[in-house]
Amino acid sequence: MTATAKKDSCLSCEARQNSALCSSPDVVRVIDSIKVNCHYKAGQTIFQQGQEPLGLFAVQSGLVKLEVNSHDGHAHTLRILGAGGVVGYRSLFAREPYKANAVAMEDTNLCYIPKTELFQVFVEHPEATLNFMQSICKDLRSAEEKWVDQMDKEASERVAEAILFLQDHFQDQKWTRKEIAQWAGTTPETVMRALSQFEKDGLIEQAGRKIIILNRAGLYSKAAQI
Amino acid sequence: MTATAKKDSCLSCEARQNSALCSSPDVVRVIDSIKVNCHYKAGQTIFQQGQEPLGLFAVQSGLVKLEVNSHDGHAHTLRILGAGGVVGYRSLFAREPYKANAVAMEDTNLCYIPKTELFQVFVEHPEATLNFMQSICKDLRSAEEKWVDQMDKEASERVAEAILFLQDHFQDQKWTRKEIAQWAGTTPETVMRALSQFEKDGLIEQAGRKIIILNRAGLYSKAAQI
DNA sequence: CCTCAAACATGATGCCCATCATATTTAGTT
DNA sequence: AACTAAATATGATGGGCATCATGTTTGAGG
Repeated sequence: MTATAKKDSCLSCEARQNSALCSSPDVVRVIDSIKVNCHYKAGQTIFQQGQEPLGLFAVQSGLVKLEVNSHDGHAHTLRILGAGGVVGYRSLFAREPYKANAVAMEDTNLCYIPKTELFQVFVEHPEATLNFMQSICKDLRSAEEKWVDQMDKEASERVAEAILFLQDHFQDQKWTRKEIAQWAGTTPETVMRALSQFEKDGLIEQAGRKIIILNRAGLYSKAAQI
Repeated sequence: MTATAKKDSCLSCEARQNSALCSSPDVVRVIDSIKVNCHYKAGQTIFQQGQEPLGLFAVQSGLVKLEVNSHDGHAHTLRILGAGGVVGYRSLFAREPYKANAVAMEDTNLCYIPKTELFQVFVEHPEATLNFMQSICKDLRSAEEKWVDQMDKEASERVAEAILFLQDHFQDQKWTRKEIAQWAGTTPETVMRALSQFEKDGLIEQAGRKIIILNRAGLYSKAAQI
């Protein structure tokens, strides 16, 4: 972690719009006074499974993934967070050690918020707590949906769903086959074959590592269960 | 739903010990004054996908499952709640329609807590909110772990994990092969074959529909990834 | 600019497990 | 007690997809 020289202000932070943490101007002002800016280079680890959470991280800019490593060396991507996303909250609020690793996927600026001060904010601003709870509950839905999809949908359907999701949430971002596979719950080879087929069907176009969606509705019908 | 004649008191409710909702005596007293007792017979539906949540349900006694139905008629069990469990909170706090069905698996007594009054409790008792958030975050972990297990573990491993989980949380409960399958993310036939093998290996014993675990460590080693 | 690891791309192989089928037993209902 | 739908139990079959293998291309760093 590298502390930045200048302390960026939350008041002029664009990520604030998309953050479940910054519900009211009041709360933003308090968080601004307790947060610490820090920077991670692409590939750097923010925290690792087993460590004790001491606070949480809000993404100011960049991209962070939460992933778990299975015994046989495979990695699975639980969540991906862009600007406004919050990383490390689950273990902190569950009051247990981290269960996943957080990795910066590109150069990333985070705001670290120590837990004691954070809990104080939540105690003093109940509406901020309920607002954040909404976000957690949506994450829970996503996780449960992912589990169901893993059973009900074919691998190619999950790939279609994945590229739609990644496009919606992180426009113009480039993804490797491996990254898509770890998100969709399959292998890079299967992602390959699915993408080739989608291109053959005129649903997408691949410009280098960038995927352009040509026929959104068509792709969606591939992703959706009948 | 059937309202019971007598209004059971939270103060003498044994389920309270296991409930993330009843954190302090103060909170229990307030909830006691706003809750409504209701009864569901085995098999009855408590709420259905698409409906708007108007409150949440705390399990006083009995058993409730949350399940989603996939297009091809298959059902998947997301969560199972016994005494002290809370049903319907995810959609309520996410402020969206229910995404799953809640079904009473046996005769069940629930306490219904209307949302307006509930939010009031949370606003006035921040520590109760944070306590409940801990529970939600653990549910999130369970869901994400289930997704990972679905990929990394073989079906028989998930069955071993399932019967250990169900035993730990709902002792002396009987489960059909189908119920276990819907929890473990597989089919009744696969559960069958796994149980037969476990019995052959001396890990379990089946008395009718009751599964007795003979060798807990052995079963655990079947469930765990190396 | 050159180098080399990583990513892309496609084919071949095998196996786990869902699906279907069928016979038997259980348990809930009239 | 009779009846019937559901649950148990086991075998046979096939397909989806992970795995392995191999060649090509890309792009980041010295």
